[in-house]
Amino acid sequence: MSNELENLNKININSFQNDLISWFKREQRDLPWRKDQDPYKVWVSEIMLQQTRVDTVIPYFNRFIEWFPTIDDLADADEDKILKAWEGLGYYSRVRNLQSAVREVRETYNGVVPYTPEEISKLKGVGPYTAGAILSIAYGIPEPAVDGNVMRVLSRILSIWEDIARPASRKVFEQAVRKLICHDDPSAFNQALMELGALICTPTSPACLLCPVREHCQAFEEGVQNELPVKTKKTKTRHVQLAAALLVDDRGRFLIHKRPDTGLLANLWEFPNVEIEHPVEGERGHVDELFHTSLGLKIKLGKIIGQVEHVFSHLIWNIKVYVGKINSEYEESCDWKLVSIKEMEQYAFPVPYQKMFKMYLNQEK
DNA sequence: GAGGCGTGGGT
DNA sequence: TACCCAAGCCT
Repeated sequence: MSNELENLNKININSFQNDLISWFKREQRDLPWRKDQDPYKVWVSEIMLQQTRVDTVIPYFNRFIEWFPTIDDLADADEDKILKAWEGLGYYSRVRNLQSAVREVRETYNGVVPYTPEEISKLKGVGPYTAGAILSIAYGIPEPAVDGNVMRVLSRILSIWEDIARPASRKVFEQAVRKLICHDDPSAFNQALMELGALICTPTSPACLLCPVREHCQAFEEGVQNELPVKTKKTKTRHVQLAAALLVDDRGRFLIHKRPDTGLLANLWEFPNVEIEHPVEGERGHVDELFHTSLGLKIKLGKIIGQVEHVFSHLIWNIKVYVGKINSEYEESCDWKLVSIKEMEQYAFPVPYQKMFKMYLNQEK
């Protein structure tokens, strides 16, 4: 590991810290989670920002803090409501883990977000990055907060040719941060590295001529800034064929179903659907049969009104959208409900089912 | 360590 | 179009 960091010796650490932090204080974006250092709000923002763009997060963050201003408010909230607050953000286990963790903070830490690496890392959904981010930003503790930005920025500055796709590589960059971090302002230092990665030291075509730490950058000096970071890994996406139905009763209510509490889109709501294991041309009676055997729904499906394609990070759904009628006497349960369009607003639906419903509303016209 | 887990934007 | 990417974590 020390070998990867040989270029650390070439950096004037004080000068680097000063150039980086003064740029950050001058140029940092005005973001809602930067208005104060409330550990709870910092925490919420860091969870939302995992694998998610700043512009996407901003409105979600504001509404989330409005709905759940404190740890107590979030701890006491209904799960359907926290999922509704997260609807459209993706990676829904984040918010369920967050609620579980704030309950833990209330019970075990008297409502105070823990401020040691050991304790904070025990919280559900708080991994090495988030732990360092909260500790440094909310508490001013000099811990590394190594995310994708930091690995990219430091791989260039220190000319580190480690493959950042390997989980083990993160430790190399944590060691680098431990050497470089400014103990007078760990919060500004960590945020500055990420801000630099977001605004200047971007994945493609970095704006080196605008970079406040260009003179410290090994990759720029060697002209290899476009070759770094090294990142392998390819995407493999599986295709899944689904048939889903908008089943409406004579009072205009739709049948919806709650997904299982683990796995993909856990505990979100959906329209009744089945996976078509072996797609067969023109076999729509087969779909009726699957609705019966898999879902216990004895109904005759109507026409197909269209198809919805949705691309996840690891798989692709293609949904054939059916319409149909259902008896008003249908017996509801905790997982199956008949709801009006207005009532539907209380339930969190993943984007593919939102697309599906919009398609239905459009063809009604 | 590898793969599951969302979504929208950029090129 | 078909990738790649964005303030990761869990199993």
